[in-house]
Amino acid sequence: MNYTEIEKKWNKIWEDTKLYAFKPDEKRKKFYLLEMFSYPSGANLHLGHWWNFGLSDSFGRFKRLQGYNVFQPMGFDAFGLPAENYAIKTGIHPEDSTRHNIAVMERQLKEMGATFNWEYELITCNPDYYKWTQWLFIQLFKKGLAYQKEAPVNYCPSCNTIIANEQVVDGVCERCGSEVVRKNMKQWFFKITAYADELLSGLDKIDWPEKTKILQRNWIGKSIGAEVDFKVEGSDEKLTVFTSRADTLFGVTFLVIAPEHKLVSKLVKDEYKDSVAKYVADSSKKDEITRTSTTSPKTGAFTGTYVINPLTNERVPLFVADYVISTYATGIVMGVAAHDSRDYDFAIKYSLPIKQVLTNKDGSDTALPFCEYGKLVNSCEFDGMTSEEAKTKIVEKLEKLGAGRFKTNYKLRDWSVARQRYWGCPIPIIHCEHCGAVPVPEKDLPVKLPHITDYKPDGSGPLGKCKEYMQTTCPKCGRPALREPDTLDTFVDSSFYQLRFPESLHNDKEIFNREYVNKMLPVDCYVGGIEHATMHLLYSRFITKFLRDIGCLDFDEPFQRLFHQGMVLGPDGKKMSKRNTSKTADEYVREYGSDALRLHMMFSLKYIDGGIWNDEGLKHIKAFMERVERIVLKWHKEKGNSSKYGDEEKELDFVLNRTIKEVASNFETFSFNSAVARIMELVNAMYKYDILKEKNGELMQKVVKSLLIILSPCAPHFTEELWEQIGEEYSIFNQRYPSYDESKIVLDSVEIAVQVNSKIITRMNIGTSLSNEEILNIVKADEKIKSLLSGKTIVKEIVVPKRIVNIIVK
RNA sequence: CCAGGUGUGGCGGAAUGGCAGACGCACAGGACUUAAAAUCCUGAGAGGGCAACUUCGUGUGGGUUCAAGUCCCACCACCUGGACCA
Repeated sequence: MNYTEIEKKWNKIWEDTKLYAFKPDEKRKKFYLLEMFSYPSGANLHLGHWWNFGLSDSFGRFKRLQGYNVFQPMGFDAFGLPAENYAIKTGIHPEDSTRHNIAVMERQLKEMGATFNWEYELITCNPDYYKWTQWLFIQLFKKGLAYQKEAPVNYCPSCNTIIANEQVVDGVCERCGSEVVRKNMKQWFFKITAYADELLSGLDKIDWPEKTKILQRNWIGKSIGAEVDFKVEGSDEKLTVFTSRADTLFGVTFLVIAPEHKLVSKLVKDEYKDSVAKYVADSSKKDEITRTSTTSPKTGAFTGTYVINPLTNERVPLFVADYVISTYATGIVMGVAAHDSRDYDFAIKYSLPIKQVLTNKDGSDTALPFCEYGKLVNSCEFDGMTSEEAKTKIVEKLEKLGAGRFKTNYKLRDWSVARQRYWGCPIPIIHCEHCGAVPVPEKDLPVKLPHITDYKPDGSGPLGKCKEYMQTTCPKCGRPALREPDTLDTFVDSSFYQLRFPESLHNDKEIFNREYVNKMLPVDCYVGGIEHATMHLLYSRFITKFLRDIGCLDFDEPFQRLFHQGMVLGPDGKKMSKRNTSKTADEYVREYGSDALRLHMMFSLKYIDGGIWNDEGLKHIKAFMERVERIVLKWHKEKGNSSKYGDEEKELDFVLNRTIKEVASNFETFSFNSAVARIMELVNAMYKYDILKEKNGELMQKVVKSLLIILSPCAPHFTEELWEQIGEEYSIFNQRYPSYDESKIVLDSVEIAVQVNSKIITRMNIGTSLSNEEILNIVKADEKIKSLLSGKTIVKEIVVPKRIVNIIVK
């Protein structure tokens, strides 16, 4: 069989007959399978793409065989910095390079022969798509969830743009590697924090890897605690701290305020002004150069101010220190040197008192600093309480005094969505001197991205220089006004694409039809890398919940089930790149065929873990395919009508039924390597059976057909061709995954291990229908066992049917 | 530093707490062949023994259990995130 030729042949036939076209009105149960949006990078399809798309296509084919109406759309996340950076370098307009790259990737993906529903293709830089991105922005704006605020942002001086926290890696820009600096700018934000609690609790009802859920939980960072107000001595001002350890309130010996905190200048006493100012300046510089690390020594400066502990009325000093950050909670912290290691370090450095208010739960002494929960001491009426009790009781007392309250904080910050770049979705806002920020009326959407040629970034957004774009009139008052020059983070584009997909071509009236989106969503199986755990996957969940709240849809979570593929690595254990890859995917396809490439990937590595790419097995997987071809064609040639059913047939039937069962369950958990292994076993059993001996009848026909069907998701062209060659009707992908007969998998007898005192003594064939008691009787009758039992007392007898018998004697 | 993950033959990798190493590769042997390749079949964790057999074996050390690769605790190595979140 010439693999290259049959692949061409079937790709064409499949396309001509629209075999995989999605028919929405069918009665079959839908299965929405989605591979994470890809960015049109322009490079040739590499092995990583095959790994991602090829194997999830196999999964889709499997679900299709199971009778599902599989919806597996494809599209491109086409806006974004790389195209723009490329344009700045080469002068090729982002629009042109993006269109070109999409065309290249489309062609190659189609050559894979995958079952993607291209007829629903989405491209985020098309106005008929970003119209809805803008519409979404306006809905968020109307609900107060899209807002502007002056905020310290991560600014990349090389890309000349603000970047999200998530895109800062080790203090440098994820894309270009330049040092990121902190800068205050007026920014657009989405209020994702409004959904913090629900984003947290929603995790319990989705079938995602625990690992990913933990990442999201930590990122959201819910902390239940309290706020406590400290009066400033000699002033009406009070300082509010957030603490999760109200039980240590009696141990407070100082207060710390973040250097960037608004109140700092107001709080510093004259004689300390210079030293504090110097400290603040130093630490802001430090922020720009290196990120603070947990191991760096604590530094700070005294403000000269004292504050009053509301419970003890003690007077404690107020320090400025950069181990406290201004953006979390209140930006002010109470220093409990005895029970917090950071406060302890700080107290030691500045010779501050250390006051112990907790002991071990048994009342014994503790080491300093003791940061766990314990029992209260030196805390007046709270002495003797456990930390857990005191955390409630102390805050209740503070509430009575009007000096504190229960409070929950989150690490999650609002999502910064504005980018000072050209190649993105324009923000549909008009700034009017009289009316402020006014959303573009929905009937005027989309606000089209103008085709400009000067898109070099200068920090203010290239669109700002385009007068025709910027100058407009206020929709409210009609006076001249300016458009918002920033564009949206591309994660906004991809936060709802999975919702838009089912109607991408058919609905220009609304973002999607409520009834239809409820029917097609959530995505049943979402496949993609774990690197998006705290970005795309969190943003999509937020946007889905928001759309639910404004009545656009009725479910809570966009992705019911999630799988992460591992990464295919180069021989050096690093990410695949041109440097460490000896051959391209195309070359392998030419040499071995796409089915062999796909099958090899499935078999040689675990999909969930990935690993180092090794092409050695390719020729062996090809040999396996030829082995399949030989036995199938041999059977076809010698086809007979024997209905013999003896022991040999029974054994073959056993393997067949077991294979059908196991392969299905392996597919379900993305254990493709095991699925292929089981299929190999079936082929081995077919060879062992030796079809030439006048035994070539009904059973073999069933075996051959089943084999081809269960192999078809892994080697689609190859099996379709063999299906045709044995005279079956087109197409194998319209067949049903074979059903299995559980009774065929149950053997009459099975070898079990017999242990005495947990040590294997012998193995025996035992009937599977026998009761535990009968099994024990047979086992005890065995000579070896009998001799070991004689003269001993049986303490315990364990029988695990079909596996093991263990007799414990004394 | 913190959190999470991973650790099984020469290699990729299998094992709902129940006979560790399925399946495949590499390896050895046999059949076929003048021969080789391909193909088909057989063997194989390591050590010891002519052999029946036996000892040791899932990163290390403990623990729970009749029984642990699997569960618990501590440690080591590697990978991935997060960085003082009060």
